[in-house]
Amino acid sequence: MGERVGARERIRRQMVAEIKREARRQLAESGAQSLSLRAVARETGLVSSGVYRYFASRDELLTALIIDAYGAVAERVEEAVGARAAPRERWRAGCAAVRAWSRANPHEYALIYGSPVPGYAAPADTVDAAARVPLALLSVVRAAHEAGELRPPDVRALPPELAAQGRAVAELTGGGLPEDAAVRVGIAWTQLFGMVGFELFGHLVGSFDPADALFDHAVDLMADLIGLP
Amino acid sequence: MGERVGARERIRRQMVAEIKREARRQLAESGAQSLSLRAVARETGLVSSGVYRYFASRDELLTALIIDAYGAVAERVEEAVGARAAPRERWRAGCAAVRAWSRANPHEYALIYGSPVPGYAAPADTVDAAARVPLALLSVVRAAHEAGELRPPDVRALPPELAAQGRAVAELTGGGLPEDAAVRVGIAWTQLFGMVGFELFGHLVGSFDPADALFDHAVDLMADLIGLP
DNA sequence: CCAAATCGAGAGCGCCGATCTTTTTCTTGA
DNA sequence: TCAAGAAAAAGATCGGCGCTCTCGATTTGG
Repeated sequence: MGERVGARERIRRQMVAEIKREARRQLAESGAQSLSLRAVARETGLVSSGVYRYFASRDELLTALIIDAYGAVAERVEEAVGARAAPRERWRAGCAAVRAWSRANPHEYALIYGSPVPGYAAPADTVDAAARVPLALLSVVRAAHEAGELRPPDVRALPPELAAQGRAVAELTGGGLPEDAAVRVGIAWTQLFGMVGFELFGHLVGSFDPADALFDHAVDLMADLIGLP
Repeated sequence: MGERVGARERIRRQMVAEIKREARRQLAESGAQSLSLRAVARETGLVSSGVYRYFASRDELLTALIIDAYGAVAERVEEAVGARAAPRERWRAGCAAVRAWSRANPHEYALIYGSPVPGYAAPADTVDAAARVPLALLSVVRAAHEAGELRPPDVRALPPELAAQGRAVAELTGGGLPEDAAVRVGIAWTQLFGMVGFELFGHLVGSFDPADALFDHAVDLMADLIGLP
């Protein structure tokens, strides 16, 4: 499918890209709160109503930025996790990638992991993009499991409902992962983002600030919890 | 210090309370985004500029709501944790109180644990209020430790920096708590809020939704991690 | 009792998101 | 080639927002 595009369509895509670029710039500078279509229009040489030819509303523009942000962090994590290395090293690299991207792009982090901005919409497009990070983490654990190297500590029995959810999550990775491991990855996943969010939003200021040491330690404890070698 | 207050001061405090009440109502209804001073003014029978006699800016009003929200969740957690019960039961109750309050007041949760709203200020007033929840959790672990019942699993050595931070945190509870335990509480704390935040903001929709089972399991795993009996 | 402080009210500023109409520009098929 | 039609740009306009300033009315405390 060569996707024939005329000159007009090409210009249109450029315009969309330029609007998003400028919006991303303003986002990085002062957050989603103060991102205004009018300012974007001014900066891109459009009249204020012109932006609406490309994005039906401010929320739609923000949604586009959200999807891009999910993609950006996922890309970093997938790259970090893809290295040929021991499972625990890959796990550490994935977690470190999350933190590094978040610290480098705090406003984009806030956009996707902070409070949902409008009444929150979460269109289906964002779901797939959002799933890539946890899937990358799961893939590390799955590889360790397939190599027969997964050694979870004393296992707690799962209630049936949680076991079912764990099984469903495990199947997202292609199957083969024990339910319990999937559940523990879920817990480590929430721990990771809870910690990164707390760091970014200043909740660690009186206690674990700077958070470098806490982060590394937590990542290792979670790897222990999962049973990564 | 009897705090003599004249009639005028009394009326003023009533006015402040009424403004906050209406603001809280709007917050609960549609989030911090769409909380407007003008709407609050309309609803309280004031002219729009009148609110500024009581709050210098929208941010100042939001800050007042933030402090109140921290206080509200802390109250619930302290009450839950204060029960005369086994350490693990107290731990569970504290965590459950966090989740229950958060689900009952999602917009207030977003206000204090979501993306910082303005450029974020975090005035000193909020810090003390924010510390009460982690302190309540720490107190449970400290009680278990003092009863000689804390049995942490295989301990990982702490790097010096993290040990120092853990010691400082432990001292906030009055001392006596091992550094390692304080650090683990910190990790469990971030896990707890990461999980609750993910649940509220829809990040668990495709996987661990509903989150009840995951929550209970995670709370117990974190209690294990800390070594609570 | 009166000066000072406080208050409610109102007008106004500049910004915002969004909609509508009009004009210009570009594309394309007869 | 050129006119019809689609797309883009421009401009005016609407209601709402945060915030500031001024001006009488009211209350307070010395």
